[in-house]
Formats: sequence, C-alpha cells, structure tokens
Amino acid sequence: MNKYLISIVGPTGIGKTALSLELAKQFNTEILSADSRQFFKEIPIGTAAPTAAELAVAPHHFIHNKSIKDPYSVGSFEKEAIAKLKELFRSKSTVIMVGGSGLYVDAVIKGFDTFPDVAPELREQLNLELKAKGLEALQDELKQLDPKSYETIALKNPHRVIRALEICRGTGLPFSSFLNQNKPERHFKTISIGLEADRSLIYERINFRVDKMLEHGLIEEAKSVFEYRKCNALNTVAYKELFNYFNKEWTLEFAVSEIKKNTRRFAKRQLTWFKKDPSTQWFKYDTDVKVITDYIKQEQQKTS
RNA sequence: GGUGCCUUAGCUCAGUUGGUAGAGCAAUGGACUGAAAAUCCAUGUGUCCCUGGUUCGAUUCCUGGAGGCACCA
Repeated sequence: MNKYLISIVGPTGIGKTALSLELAKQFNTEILSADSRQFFKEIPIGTAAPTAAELAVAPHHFIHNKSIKDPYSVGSFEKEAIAKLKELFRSKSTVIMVGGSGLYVDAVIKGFDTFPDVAPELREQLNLELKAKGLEALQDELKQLDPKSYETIALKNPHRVIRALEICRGTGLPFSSFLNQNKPERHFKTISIGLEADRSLIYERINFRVDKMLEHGLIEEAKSVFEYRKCNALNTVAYKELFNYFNKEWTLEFAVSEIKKNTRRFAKRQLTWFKKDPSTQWFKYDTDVKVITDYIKQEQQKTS
C-alpha cells in the first residue's frame, strides 16, 4: 500500500495551519511541522505557532519540542522527521506536513547527503577568523582544500564558505566529496500543495498579523527570552528587532515597522524557494478545502 | 485677500550655468545540502504639477493656472 505525505507550503501568514487542520480531519491523520522556529517552546507568539485549540484538533509533531537553548539543525530534523514518519506510516497511509522553512521541507521530501558530524568549535573558530582576517582569507583556504566547492558555492556568502570549510577541516576531505553520494530513498510519495495570494494581500495579512502578535503579548514574550538573545533560535524576525528596542537603540514604533518589513521580505524569499518546485500544485489561499481534498484524492488514485 | 517658498521615482529629497535625471529608504528578481524567520547576489521603476511663451532644444528661463506650507492681513 502506498504512503502519502501531503506537504503544504507557502508564504508566512497565508493560512497553512488552518488548511493543515482541515486536511488532518479529512484524512483522519497527524501533522508534522517543518518550521525552523516553531520547534522552540519559549517563543510561540512571535513564530505564529498553532494555538492550544489548534493543536487539539489533531496530533502535532515537531511543535514546541525543543528549547531555544538546544542547538538544532536541519540535519537532526531530517533524521527525527523520517523516523517519526516511519512510525506514523505504520498505521496511517496519509500524513500531513506543514512548514514555511523550505530547506526543512526539502530535507524531509528529498533528503540530504550524509555529512560526518564535525566539532561545533570549528564553526566558532571560523567565525572568529572571519572577523579577524576577513572573508577573503577563508575563500583562499577553500580554494586550497576544495577547489570544486570554490567554483560552485556562493563565495560572498560567509555562511556557505564556513560550512564548506568546517567539513573540510573537520574531516580532512573536501566538502564537495560528500555531495551526491548516497541519494537517500524515501518510501512515500509526496503531494505538494502551495497556497498563494496576490503579493499586496500577503503583505496586508502580514502587517495585520504582526499587530495581532503585539496584542497577544509579543513584547513580554521577547522580554522573557532577552537573556538568551545570542542563541541562534532567536536570530529570528520579531525578536531581533525587539531586542534593539530593549537595548534602547530603536523606538518601539521603528522596531514594529522593521518587524513588518522583515516579515514581508521573508515571505518573498519563501515564495522564491517554493516556486522552484514544479511538482507543487498552487491554490488561492481561500480555496474551498473540498477542492484541495479532491485534488489530493485524485493524485493518490493516479499513483496507487 | 497679500507676500514668500515649495511641487522631480512608492516615500524623503538631490540635480540639470537649457541637451529629457539620481541618492537613501521602500520595492522587485534570484541563489541557497546541518545558522535557513539565517545568509548572500543582482536590479532604477519617472507626463521632472498643468498651461502657453522664448529657444534648434524647456524638467531647468518667462507668463498664467492648480495644489501645499509659512508669514502678513
């Protein structure tokens, strides 16, 4: 019997959560989240995580299952998510995945090549060197250790250069030598559903939602995690802007307008990512669930 | 009502001694295999308020008008 993962993607604030709940009811199944910020239990408001009422509609996985103090990465998520799916598919033929984090969605659907774990200190060290010696020095080292990556990765992007270098240094082998080795197999079929709307409407909804977050206590939530502001989990829209307000560098008014702007830009980047996948079927954000359900059933029949 | 100043990109404003214009921000397009709500790359979008005049040529100078601001009544 075939197993199906229904993947719901789209920009932030478009209504993915609501759709996921409807579909979970329709297919009597569970929901897996692929959202790189909703893992963290300390920050539910600013990440627009599902509310308690929404969580009660169907069992959710990977929501509020981590602390902002825990180091986490897409690699660990891939392993945990695949294990969870294996378990769920024992009793379910269809599982829903919702998420706005393109890389995390791809990790589950397509899988990544396996890289050996390297010491986290390597990255710290590389970040220090970046500050002290500049990006060019790191680029030069990459040219030495992994000419292939030097040709292909975005050299002006410090994150990319550092990731490649930490693998080179940590393993003694080129970063590129781990790519396209053992393409992971997935024992389920993915049906990808995209939600879309006119750009102006997406932006309106974002602006509105930020105001709602503030009403629901976003400032207090940000204050409560202020002491952990160095954690990567808090390098996140809404928190990083409010931290500048707490530091008296920005007015509250300016911080709020920056939150809205950065959320809009985030939504744009999400669209760039998700539009790339030609297998995604796009629906208007206010499409009747029945239309989407019919589409899914039709796809399932095609491949069963 | 009078006087002065202003009107140029979505916004704030430069500028052109007359040869149809450019900054910042916003915005747009894109990349991205363990930081991804992160990080990075690329891109100027325009009846220069309207009208008539002078001129080979007016966004620029002049006339008249419209709107805004300030001061005086």
